[in-house]
Amino acid sequence: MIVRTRFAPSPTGFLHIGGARTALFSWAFAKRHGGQFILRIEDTDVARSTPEAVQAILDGMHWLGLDYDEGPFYQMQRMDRYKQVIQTMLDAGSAYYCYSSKDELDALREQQMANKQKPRYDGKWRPEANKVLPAIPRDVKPAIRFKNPQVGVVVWDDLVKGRIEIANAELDDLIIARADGTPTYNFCVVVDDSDMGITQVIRGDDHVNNTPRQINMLMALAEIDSAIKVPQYAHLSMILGGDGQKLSKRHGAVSVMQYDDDGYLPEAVLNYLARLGWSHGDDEVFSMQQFAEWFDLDHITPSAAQFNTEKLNWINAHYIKQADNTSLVTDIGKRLSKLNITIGAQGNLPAVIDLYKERINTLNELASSIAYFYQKPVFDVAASEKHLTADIKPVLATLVSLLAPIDWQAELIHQAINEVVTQYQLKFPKVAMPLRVALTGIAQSPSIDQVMALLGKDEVLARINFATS
RNA sequence: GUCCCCAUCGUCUAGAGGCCUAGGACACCUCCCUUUCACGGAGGCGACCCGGGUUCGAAUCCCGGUGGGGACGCCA
Repeated sequence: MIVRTRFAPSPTGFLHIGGARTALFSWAFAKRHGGQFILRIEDTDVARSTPEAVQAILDGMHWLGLDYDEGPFYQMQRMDRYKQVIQTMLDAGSAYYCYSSKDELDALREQQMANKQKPRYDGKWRPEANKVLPAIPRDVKPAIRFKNPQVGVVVWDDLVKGRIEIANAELDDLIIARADGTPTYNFCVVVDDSDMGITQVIRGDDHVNNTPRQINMLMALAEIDSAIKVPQYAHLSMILGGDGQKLSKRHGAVSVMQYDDDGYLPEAVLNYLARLGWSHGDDEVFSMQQFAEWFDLDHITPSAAQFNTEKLNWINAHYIKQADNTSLVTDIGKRLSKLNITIGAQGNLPAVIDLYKERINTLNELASSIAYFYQKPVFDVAASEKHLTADIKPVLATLVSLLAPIDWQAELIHQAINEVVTQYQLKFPKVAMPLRVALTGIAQSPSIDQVMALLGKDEVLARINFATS
């Protein structure tokens, strides 16, 4: 049987890190087994779904490079199909009309909570063999409920968590269609997963409690149509924030696109996410191609994982070091212009990037740390006071006179500095540090002669003169 | 409250009864490299939630605690 997995977000917000990992694992599972990965947008909550959120999800998937073989399908476009299935369930007696009003249900729930009971539908309108149903109220539009079995248990072998067993007595008759006729989540999922031939449902473990209901519906549907099968389920534990707290809109949850803004490479985010809750021995760094070859559900941790920015930074730094300069140039150019820095006609950006790419964790850090090449340095007060002292100024003035006539190459620049060092009988850093501050504004930079070579003679001399004046 | 899930260094994890004196990675610390800061290299610190049981032998299996999380909507 061909493997078919799906990612089924509801478009009520951006694609966050947890959703991205769920999508990644579903994607990888399909790839690993030569199957298909399907994107389905679960937009039946009309009040909360927005086209912007749909676009945000699509953008996030695209940025990460999670390509889907089918879709996006939209549940709102499948209404006719849902209604058709509901009718067959009504006809078969596995669903029924419920005339309990919302207020009535709310009161019931409140009372049950007050009595410290598990809130559930009381079965008032559930048809039974020898039961007389109440008179149908005229002013209430009925919802439709699924007639869930009341005895026995639902068991499935979760591909991540192992065998899970839930008693039907714990379940109640869930609403599958609202009073206005629109079908609800648990029902749509069942119809879609079945219609789309999903073989493995890989999703967040907040759905564990929905699974027995979905299996029951699937089994009821299978009685009507024997071709319908129950898929396998794999429930992924959640991702916690760096502080160990649950990620929520109020607390730390951000769009995956935020990582783009913050200067992370998609391959770094992907690689990081792949290792969050999944392992392949001691392997830490691997391509998505490698991941797709290795991925399995057996090595997923069932426990929740805490997000760790430091490790993301480390892996991002790794991918930046690996990145080829041509693609970095385009990216860094954009980030520089966001900082209002124009690089003009200077063709040295690839070389400048090369000088810095092993020193930073994010592309934003890269952009901001090379800013001084393209605009006047911003002087760090402490560094200036420490290094640009009065006694060093004549030394730098001598250096200027030595630099002025030479051919502008790192090697010759280095020679010139050495000459000054010898002439004044100083240690190399004694000259290099003030020079560094004069040119970059701060006390840390790559090899100073290389910085000077890339900065250009005119600029170097002007900056030294400015700093010593 | 009821049901469900989870539990190895600070963090991500390896671990399928002896390979475990518990391995790797991030972070942290020390040293080396060095022209400052990084990068890189070499070391170091650091964990099996608790209690029973099964077994010759338990991080691993079972039971019970404890702690954490999730679900209980005419949301998804």
